[in-house]
Amino acid sequence: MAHSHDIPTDLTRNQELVLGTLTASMGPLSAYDILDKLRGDGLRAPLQVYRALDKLVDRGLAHRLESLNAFVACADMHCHRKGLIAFAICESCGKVDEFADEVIEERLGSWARTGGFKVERTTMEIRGRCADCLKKAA
Amino acid sequence: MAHSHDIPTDLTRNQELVLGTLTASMGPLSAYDILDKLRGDGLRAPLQVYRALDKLVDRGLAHRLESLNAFVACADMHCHRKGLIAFAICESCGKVDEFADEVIEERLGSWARTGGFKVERTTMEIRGRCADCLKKAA
DNA sequence: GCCGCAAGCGTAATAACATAACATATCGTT
DNA sequence: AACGATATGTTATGTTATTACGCTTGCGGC
Repeated sequence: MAHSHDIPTDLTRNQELVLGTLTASMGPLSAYDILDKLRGDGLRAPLQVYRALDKLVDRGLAHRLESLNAFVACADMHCHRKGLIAFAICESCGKVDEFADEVIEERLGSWARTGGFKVERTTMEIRGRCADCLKKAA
Repeated sequence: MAHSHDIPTDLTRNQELVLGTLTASMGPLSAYDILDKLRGDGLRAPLQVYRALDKLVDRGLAHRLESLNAFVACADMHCHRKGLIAFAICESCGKVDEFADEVIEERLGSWARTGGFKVERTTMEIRGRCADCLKKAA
């Protein structure tokens, strides 16, 4: 039976390498961070990473964090949703928390309907401090 | 009496130039776009623009659009709020609409409280097509 | 089989976005 | 006048992302 951490089997070699790197990482990685970690596997050029990332993001296996110019593996392997996902990014430890909220999504949809705006993609990123880091700082 | 289009008088020359450029522009501008428009006024280096932008963003007179690596003048000159602002960005014409939504803000706050996350800053950017462009395309 | 197409890959070069480091200048306060 | 804080100008550099080009691989139709 399939469970939430299955990795799709139809990824290309580069896509697999990139997704593996993201999954193994504690926090978000830039494309160049990923490249550096994969030099040993034969990757040499940024484009090899960017191309893999494009596909992974398309398929919902990874997300791009716009405010960081960085990427994370999708935390919820069975979700792969196209809907709105919000990210909470800790400025201390870099940890990223991911959540979906139907209320916000609906609210947004209603704003869009009112103005005749057709929503194609939404990014929502919250910067701050996670509970762990607040505790440590106290 | 003050009204919504007053420009603060305590801006430095560079800040004034940059804000003026943003205000005059139809859509978002990158720092380098701004620089190019201000060469005639004596600006020469990216840093001159970035420094001005930092201050303007701090004061709420301009906003940074993370998903575009670009900047816009604040649409609502008397708002200058620190709270959550959402941006709707038209992929066709580049127009940016700015709105604040308390429901979303509260919903987000409640999610954060639950997880013990301390929110410092939130960016929300909606990509899609504006009503005008949808009409033209039809 | 083999043709043709679509998707993927590799490489080099370059474009676009952003900051570090350092020196100088301007202004309000004591 | 001396000081600190803030702003400025300049050069160099660092970081992120794309363009352009050509080769390879997998796959369906003939």
